[in-house]
Amino acid sequence: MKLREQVGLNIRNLRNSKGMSQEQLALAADVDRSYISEIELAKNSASIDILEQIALALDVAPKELFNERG
Amino acid sequence: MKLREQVGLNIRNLRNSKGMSQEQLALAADVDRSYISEIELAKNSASIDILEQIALALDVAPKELFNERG
DNA sequence: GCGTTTTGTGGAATATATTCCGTAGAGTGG
DNA sequence: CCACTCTACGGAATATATTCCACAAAACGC
Repeated sequence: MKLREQVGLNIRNLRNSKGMSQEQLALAADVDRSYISEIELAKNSASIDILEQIALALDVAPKELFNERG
Repeated sequence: MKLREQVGLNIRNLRNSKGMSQEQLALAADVDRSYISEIELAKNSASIDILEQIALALDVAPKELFNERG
């Protein structure tokens, strides 16, 4: 499994576990709503800066986005 | 400290601890040598795919690149 | 000091990320 | 059924990453 797929799953799981919609996460992380969808589906290779913003919005340490077999 | 700065430091430390030059890492990770330099110096915001390749070349789990206060 | 290796940095070209806006489909509750 | 929320997806525009090549500066051993 590619890393970006794992990261996408982790973001989706964390977001759902916090009861947030993609739009709420997008707002909190200051990234585009449709782009959150693409990241979760691993349709692109997001950058460190974007991942940092998402981790902050999800209130988790950035490294948690990279947990394997999540 | 910005996440990309922490990642840059971690990559540099891991690379040095394995006695690799930037060029050796660049070859092993299949990314441009000068780009390795820029990543270590946090001059850009590298993508997941690139970081995955670098982690693989350094023989560490990707999440180790995101350890804080490294 | 000299040669070698390593690293930082530059510009230019290309690829890709990221935004923005709009639309369609699925699911939910009234 | 209707209104609403959520998500996937489209194209176009812009920003940025990534490559490639070349050069200069620093570090290192001899």
